[in-house]
Amino acid sequence: MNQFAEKLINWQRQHGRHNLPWQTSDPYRVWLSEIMLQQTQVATVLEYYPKFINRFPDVQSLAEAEQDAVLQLWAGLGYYSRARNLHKAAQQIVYEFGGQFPQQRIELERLCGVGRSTAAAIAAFAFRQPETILDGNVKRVLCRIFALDGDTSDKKFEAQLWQLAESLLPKNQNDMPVYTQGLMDLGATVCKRSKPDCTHCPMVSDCLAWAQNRVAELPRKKSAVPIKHIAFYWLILRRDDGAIWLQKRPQKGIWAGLYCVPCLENLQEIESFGLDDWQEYAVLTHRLTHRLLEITPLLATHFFRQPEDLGSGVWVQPQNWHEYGLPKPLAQFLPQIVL
DNA sequence: TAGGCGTGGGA
DNA sequence: TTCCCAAGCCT
Repeated sequence: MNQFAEKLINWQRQHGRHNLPWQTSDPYRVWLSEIMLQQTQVATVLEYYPKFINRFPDVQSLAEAEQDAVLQLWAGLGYYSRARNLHKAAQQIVYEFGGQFPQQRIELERLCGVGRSTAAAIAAFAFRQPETILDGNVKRVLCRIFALDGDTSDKKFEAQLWQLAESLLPKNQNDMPVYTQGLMDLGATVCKRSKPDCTHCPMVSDCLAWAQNRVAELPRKKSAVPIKHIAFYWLILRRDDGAIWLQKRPQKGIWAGLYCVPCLENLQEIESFGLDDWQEYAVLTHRLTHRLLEITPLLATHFFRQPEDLGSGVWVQPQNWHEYGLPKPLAQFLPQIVL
């Protein structure tokens, strides 16, 4: 067996993580965890994963669910296309694959929201297939050990990393789960982006970045993308009984599929709601990865035209807000305007 | 193919 | 405060 895999496997057994709730060979649980963990930290996922498993314990129950029920459990976790694709993929498994997860990576990639790395993780953890993952952790580990200074967002360089990662796989397929977990654990707990703990790294004697004193500069940073500012209004319509008017957002764009108050790009649009008065709140900012939302909440309590006439939506009482998947900043703001 | 897509945490 | 980015994928 190659030395890299052997060292990593031994290190994982002694020093890796072994108590994460998704460490199982059940493909459903592995799949769900991999989707939740995309661009999301373990500590955050630990808050959502048990609730999701409790409500949808298997792929059948998820396939039969309403999209709103799935998004409700996902609300606050971000990247909501993951939830919509998760729901679609559950239906693919039940109705196209006869309720059984495919075992080959290439087949798993047919599932909505499952790319090569996620497919490889499922194939490795659940079916011991000799497939490598290549997530942010693995890219960082490889760039350091082999002192590679390419741009990890560059497709050609990424292709080289895939090839390198494949060449490092253990020969014994039974080692695939512990090896794959070791890759993730090493990147997450030792070979971290900042303040890597090289003195406790099982690979330090092989690490070219360490030998060249270049650990801090690898992997190379990609050029920063300028952040766009987006300004809009939230029109909060509150009925005399305290209910708020919520609309399901379109299936594309920010907060797709979630429930939200009407968003207006300018104050002229407010005329269509037939308002004669409203209260304006201070601008609240909400930062996304590549956008800065500048939201001005408007509260209206007297309106002579019913919003039902302007589009579909639902009146929701404050005690029932939690039953709807709301964007995080809205869920945080709404309590301020409770009667 | 490069930009779109959330939220939270660390420095 | 401000910036970067974390178990990526889709179009």
